[in-house]
Amino acid sequence: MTSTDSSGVRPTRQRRAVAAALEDFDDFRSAQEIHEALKAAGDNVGLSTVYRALQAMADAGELDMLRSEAGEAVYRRCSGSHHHHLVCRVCGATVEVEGPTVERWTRAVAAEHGYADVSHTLEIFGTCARCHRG
Amino acid sequence: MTSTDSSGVRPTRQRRAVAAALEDFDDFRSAQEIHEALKAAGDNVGLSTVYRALQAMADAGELDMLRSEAGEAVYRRCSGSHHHHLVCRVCGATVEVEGPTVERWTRAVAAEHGYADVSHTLEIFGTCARCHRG
DNA sequence: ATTCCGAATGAGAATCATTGTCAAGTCAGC
DNA sequence: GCTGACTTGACAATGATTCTCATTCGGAAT
Repeated sequence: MTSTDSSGVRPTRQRRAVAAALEDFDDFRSAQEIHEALKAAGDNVGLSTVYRALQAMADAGELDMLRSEAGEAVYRRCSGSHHHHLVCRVCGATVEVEGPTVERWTRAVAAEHGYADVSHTLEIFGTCARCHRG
Repeated sequence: MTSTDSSGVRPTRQRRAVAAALEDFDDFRSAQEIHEALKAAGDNVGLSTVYRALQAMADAGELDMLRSEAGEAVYRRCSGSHHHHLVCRVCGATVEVEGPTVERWTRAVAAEHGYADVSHTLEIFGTCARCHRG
C-alpha cells in the first residue's frame, strides 16, 4: 500500500469510469451509490473494484472522503488543497470552505497540550438556503 | 419528580453498570469493548443492551460519541457543555478543548453561504507528549 | 405489599457496508 | 505470440450494528 506510484492511479477503464461518475455529482456519494450509477449508465464495474478505486483515489488526494452521520464512507471529487466542507443535511449540497483561523487554532491547541504530528477533521452541517425555505 | 439525573434515561442495573464502566476509562471506547469490560467485571449485560444504553446516554448528552478512523462508534463520558477533542492517535489519551473562535467561525461561514441550523464536528488527532518522545 | 403495564432486557438472527479470496482477464514490452 | 505483473469481479467472509420478540423489570397506583 506504500505509494510507489509516481503521481497517481493507473488509469484503467474501470477507474476512469469511477472518476467520470464522480464528475457528475456535486455532493458526497457512497461507494454503493457510485456502483449503482455506473451500472445504470451501462458501465459494468464490480463493486470491489469501485471500493478499491475510491480508496486509491482518496489516498492519492484526488478525492475527499468523510463519514456520513450513518457512519458510511462517502466520496466527492475535490480540489487538491486542504479545506473543509459545509454540507446541507437535507439535499447534500456541499461547499468547500477554507479557514486559516481554524488551522491556526487547532495547531495552537495541540501545541499547548504537547501534541505533535497534528491533523484534524472538521465538517459543518446545516440546512442550505433552498432547503431551509422549503 | 425530584429526579436529578433523569434526562430521559431510566436507571436500571444495566445502565448503571454501563455508566460505571465508562467512569473507569479516560479515553474513547467502543460498545464492544465496554461489553467486554462488563463481562470481565462479572456484570452480565447483553450486547444489545450496551448499544442501547450508549445511544440513549449519547442522545441525552451524557456521553460523547465519535467515529474512530476505522469507522466504528466510540464513546466517552463527558462534561455537558459543547467541546471538542484532542486525541492521541497512539495511546488514545484525550483532552477536551473549547474554542469560541471555532464556534464563531463555523457560524459565520455557514451564514455567509445561507446555511441555517448549523452543527459541526471537529476532532483533532496528534501524538501526545509521552508517546511522541517514546 | 400487590397488581399492572409499558419500558427494558437479552439471545440470537438479520442487515449491511466493507474487505478478502482467487481464478480469469488485461496490457506492456520483448 | 509469450510472459509476468497488475487489475478485475463474483462471491464468500467479516464485523459492527440493528432488529425481533418472548420474557423480565420498575415503579406508580392501589
